[in-house]
Amino acid sequence: MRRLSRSFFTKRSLIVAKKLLGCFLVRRIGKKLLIGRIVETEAYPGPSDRASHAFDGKVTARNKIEYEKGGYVYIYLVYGMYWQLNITTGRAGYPECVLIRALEVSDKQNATRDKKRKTQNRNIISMSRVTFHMSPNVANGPGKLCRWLKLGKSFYGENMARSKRLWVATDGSRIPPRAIAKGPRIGIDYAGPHYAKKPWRFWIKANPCISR
DNA sequence: GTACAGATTGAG
DNA sequence: TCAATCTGTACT
Repeated sequence: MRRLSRSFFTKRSLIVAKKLLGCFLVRRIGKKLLIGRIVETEAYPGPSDRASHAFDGKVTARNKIEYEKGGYVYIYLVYGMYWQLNITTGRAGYPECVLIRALEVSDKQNATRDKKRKTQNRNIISMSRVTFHMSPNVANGPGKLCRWLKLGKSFYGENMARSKRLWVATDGSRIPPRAIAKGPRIGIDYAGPHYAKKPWRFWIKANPCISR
């Protein structure tokens, strides 16, 4: 496993969004590592995109990090309660980013949570086994993954190429293009039909951890 | 200062 | 299907 460096993120968001699939988002909290495999992303490729916070070159306190070069965290709150993790992409001065929408969390990660339940009540061991298989659903949505990774405003502008608490890693494997599905982005109807229909959401076909 | 809608989620 | 919940943003 090696950390993705700056150059990975300075490409266009439509490229990066696809290449991030199958990579691992790593969060360090003290000595503990939380790791999820990225299985769903969305690209927000620039100022002409009506769905982008930087549409028409708009600059605000919230979105200004989008104008940085690729590799920084753009995180913001939606609906008053959910954080959304984005990574800036492309060159400085041109606002693009990729939204991380879902992670596949390995069984080992869940095992810790399961153990706790077991010690609390031996009688739910069998039920616990079921949940173990049925609920790797801790990070299968953009709000849920931030909650699971304990990400919030303090990560705004975090440098993913250098940070000690959040980065992206690869094991060298690649998702073949035929295994990547694409479709319209979620929750952006306000952008009007032209942009709302753009197939700029990408996910790993048949993966069980895609957001709903 | 005030109004308003949102790159979601989980419960009913 | 709908309410929760609150900040950023636009406008008075």
